[in-house]
Amino acid sequence: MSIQLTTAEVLGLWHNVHLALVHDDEPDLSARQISILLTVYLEAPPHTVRDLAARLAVSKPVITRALDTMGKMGLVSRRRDEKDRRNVLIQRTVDGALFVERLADTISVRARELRTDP
Amino acid sequence: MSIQLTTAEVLGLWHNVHLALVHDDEPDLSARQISILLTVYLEAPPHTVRDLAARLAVSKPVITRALDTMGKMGLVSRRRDEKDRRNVLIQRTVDGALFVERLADTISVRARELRTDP
DNA sequence: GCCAATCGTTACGGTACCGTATCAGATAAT
DNA sequence: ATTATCTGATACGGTACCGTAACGATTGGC
Repeated sequence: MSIQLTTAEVLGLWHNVHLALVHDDEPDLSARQISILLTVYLEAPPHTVRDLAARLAVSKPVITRALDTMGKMGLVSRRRDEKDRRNVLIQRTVDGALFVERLADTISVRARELRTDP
Repeated sequence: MSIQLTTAEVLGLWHNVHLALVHDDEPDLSARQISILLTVYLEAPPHTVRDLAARLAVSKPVITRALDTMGKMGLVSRRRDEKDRRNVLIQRTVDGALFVERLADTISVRARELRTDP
């Protein structure tokens, strides 16, 4: 079974959620940062810079910079791979998990409001 | 009736759509830019800089800059209000409408794929 | 007419991101 | 052991955005 939504519904959802994200005091992550964050939190580890760059089809410096920023925010952390010390393993954090949870809440709330509060 | 989605579903949707947006060659709009664009295209005109700033709870220069960028991209246009020449009316464009349409398509496709292609 | 209020824009210094090229470190190949 | 390959990080010049403050233009109040 799949999720069927009309054009008006998906755009309304996108609109409402983005308004909510801009409205609150959380930092606005870019589309690339969101993609990286959710890849790390939703897909199975291990996650390396190289893998993430391939997954998003962007260059490695893009990943490094995004990890720098999100690392400062406490949303992810990095650790050297002891088996192959060239690799860096990207790991989840408690704060990152809470951030993703809040994002899910925001989306869910706006999805519920779609038809009841047009 | 409202739209009920599980946490896994909303996060999967957000993840997949953002991956698709990063993947294609379209420019990545910020959350603020998306909010402005969809407000202009989904809500009833007229739209002024002041109104958009209030709607997003941001300062007016934020709106001016976003309109500069999206104007260069051809997604919106500006026109002086002849009734009150202090106002600027933000208007839709053909390219902007197509952009919004493609965005809706992308979201719809990923929503349909949610359970069939996990 | 004149002054205050409102509109959108611009100026300023600072930060973050971009793409490309290059880098040092670790591993693999010979 | 030496070279080649792979990793992630860094350097570089350029662009865009940030928040705050000031600005010219236009309108309304008196």
